[in-house]
Amino acid sequence: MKILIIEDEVKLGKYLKQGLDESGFNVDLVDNGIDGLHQTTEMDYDLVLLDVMLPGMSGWDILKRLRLKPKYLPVIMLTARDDVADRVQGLELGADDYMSKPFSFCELLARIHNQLRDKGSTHSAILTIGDLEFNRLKRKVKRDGDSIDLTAKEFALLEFLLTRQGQVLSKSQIASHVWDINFDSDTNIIEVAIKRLRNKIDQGFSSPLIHTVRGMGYVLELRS
Amino acid sequence: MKILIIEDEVKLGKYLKQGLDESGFNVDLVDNGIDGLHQTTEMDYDLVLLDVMLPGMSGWDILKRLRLKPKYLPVIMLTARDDVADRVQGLELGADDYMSKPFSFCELLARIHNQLRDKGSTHSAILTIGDLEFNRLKRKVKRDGDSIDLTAKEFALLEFLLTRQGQVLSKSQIASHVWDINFDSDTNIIEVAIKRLRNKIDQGFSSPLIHTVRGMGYVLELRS
DNA sequence: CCCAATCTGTCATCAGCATGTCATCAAGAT
DNA sequence: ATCTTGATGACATGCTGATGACAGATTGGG
Repeated sequence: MKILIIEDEVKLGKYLKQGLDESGFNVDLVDNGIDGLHQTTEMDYDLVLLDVMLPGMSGWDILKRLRLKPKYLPVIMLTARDDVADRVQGLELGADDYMSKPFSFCELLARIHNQLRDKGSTHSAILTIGDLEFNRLKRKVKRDGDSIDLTAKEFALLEFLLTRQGQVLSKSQIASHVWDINFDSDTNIIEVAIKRLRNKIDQGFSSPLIHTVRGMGYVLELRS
Repeated sequence: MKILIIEDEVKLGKYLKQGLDESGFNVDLVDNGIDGLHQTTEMDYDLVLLDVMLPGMSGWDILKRLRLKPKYLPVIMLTARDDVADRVQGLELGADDYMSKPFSFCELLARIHNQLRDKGSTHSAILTIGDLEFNRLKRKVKRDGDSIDLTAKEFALLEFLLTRQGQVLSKSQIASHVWDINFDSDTNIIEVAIKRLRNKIDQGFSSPLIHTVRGMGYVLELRS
């Protein structure tokens, strides 16, 4: 679940990023509109948090540009004060929601979940495949009823595989969604991470869920 | 335990907020119906205190709107005089209880506890996990029969963990619920608070209840 | 109103683990 | 058979959380 934050106040930006990271999102932070727009063309985000007051290109300009693109991207605007005129303008330009600073993190989370809730089954709290159960809210994983402890990276990787089960995912796709890196063939971190995940979820089961597709990547699926 | 107060008399509102804060609730205060309704959609409250006489949108209108929502939220109405017609109308519209001004704070507390007591396990007066017993009304905690003294913050933290037992809670979530702060990575207050709570409830027991989930947060649960 | 005790948050330091690197091995593809 | 791609185990290290000491704030008693 990738989120882009476009916010020039460094401290607020970092705070938001950290909080959302901890809440299980994959967050990128940029401090100006140009980079922000650029990022949305480079990466596949699920949501944008957009500050209205930005140096250079204003939040409104960015929102307009975003709405010209073919893919619809939910946008939550952040504004310094609770100005009704701002709110109206934002909604007219196609913002999906609106937060007035200062706001509680809790409220922000609620609004983000609100936006993402309707995006289909892949956003529901519990994902399953076979006898594997993955609870996003509780951040817990069970296989065949036994609960399994995963680290943060393992959890993010499994979530990515699970929301795209049956699809073969290339290492580049995995790298960009789970690690936020341009996949670099010098590293074998993905193989290592897959191995560690397999040790925890496929170890000792006759029918593994993670399958290697040589030359292409990995798939999570049931095979009989 | 989050309460929303919708009250336009500033002095009364502040008084109520302070009193309930001191009684261990987490209280938000708004002075008009629009903001009030808005808040209920954004945050997850356990109860609403609603003034009947409000500028703009009346308390009745707000109550009607609240009752159209899927989630049931207990509402206690506050009214200026003890008017039987008012009371009947309130109960017909779905208010759960009713206070006539002036009222004693003590009575209000009793009615709030009354509402929260019956609302299912997370709202019952006594919460338990393993041999830990947590009494909301008496504000007492026991483990294995021995009573434990907790400070206000420790109590609030334990309550939050307990009402979400089994769920991994990020530091941002904990910060916004228990401290009402924008979680700032410069502080390690949460680690410190967890440590102090552990000293009191997990000290000397072979099976701890509070568990660290590295990179994600903390969980309260029984582990075999 | 003042003093003492306790609560609450800050800070510096420490320990342990998660994550990434690397070298080597195994297995498919051609 | 050889080359390429992925698997695997060992290792290094940086980061996260734990911890103890300290200080300001708050509370309660005299």
